[in-house]
Amino acid sequence: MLINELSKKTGISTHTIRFYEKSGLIEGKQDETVKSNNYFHYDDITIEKLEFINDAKSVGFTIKEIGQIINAWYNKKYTKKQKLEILEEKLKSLEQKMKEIKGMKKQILQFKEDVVNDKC
Amino acid sequence: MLINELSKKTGISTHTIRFYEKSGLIEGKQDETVKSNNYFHYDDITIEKLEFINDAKSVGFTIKEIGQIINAWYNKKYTKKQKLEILEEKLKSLEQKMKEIKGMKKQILQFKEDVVNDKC
DNA sequence: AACAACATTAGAGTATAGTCTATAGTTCAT
DNA sequence: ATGAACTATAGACTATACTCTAATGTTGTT
Repeated sequence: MLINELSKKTGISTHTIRFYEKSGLIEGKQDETVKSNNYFHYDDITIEKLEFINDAKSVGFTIKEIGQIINAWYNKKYTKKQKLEILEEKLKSLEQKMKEIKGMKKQILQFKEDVVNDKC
Repeated sequence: MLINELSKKTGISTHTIRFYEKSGLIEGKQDETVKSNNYFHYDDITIEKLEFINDAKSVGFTIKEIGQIINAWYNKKYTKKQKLEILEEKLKSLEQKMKEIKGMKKQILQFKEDVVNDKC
């Protein structure tokens, strides 16, 4: 599919898709047999990747980190060991985020209690 | 204490402290009786606030959101009801973040399994 | 008095992650 | 064959959250 269809299927603007492509998160292919244009073609895996990018952004991963994860999965440029290292590292960072959120929850619950008890 | 001491006690640069002050997260007081300078003085609550800001940034809250939380606690410009609404809203957003992180964990665990089983 | 080390303000610069504009060429339905 | 709708590239612009520089004034020690 071309970029417009990809955009419609994912809800991500063509501008942003191109930005992600420049950033190395996704990759379209140009049809070598067609010489009249240099349009990029995208497959269904790219839809998966874009959906993953949205999820990963939500949890606070940067574009760089998301690139690492995507390439640890969809790419052949890492060894099996390297891939597992990257994914393990990201899992650890998720555990860390989890802890921080739990701590923050406690703090805000304490704030709430203070407000209820007119302690502030 | 003056800004330099505050900076040393929190590990946050004076520049960033001033940026937070401009953003409405903290507030120093100028000593009216001293006319020779306009130095700002900070209390221990400000240290608490700055530590909270660091925690809140880690979980992905924006400066604006952090300002809301801080003012829902330390400030008198909201009613009790408004304060509780703000804090409740932030708790909900933390629950949401938690869900997203759990989902991401599952996805990455799946990636890991795929790598282990040579499915990519 | 001189000097380092502090204080203030205003504003410029940086990184991240988009978002938009301009230009130019291509495809497709009528 | 013409116009709407698409495509690519380069680069300008925006928002957020800092981070730094410059200019200027103050405090405290020697």
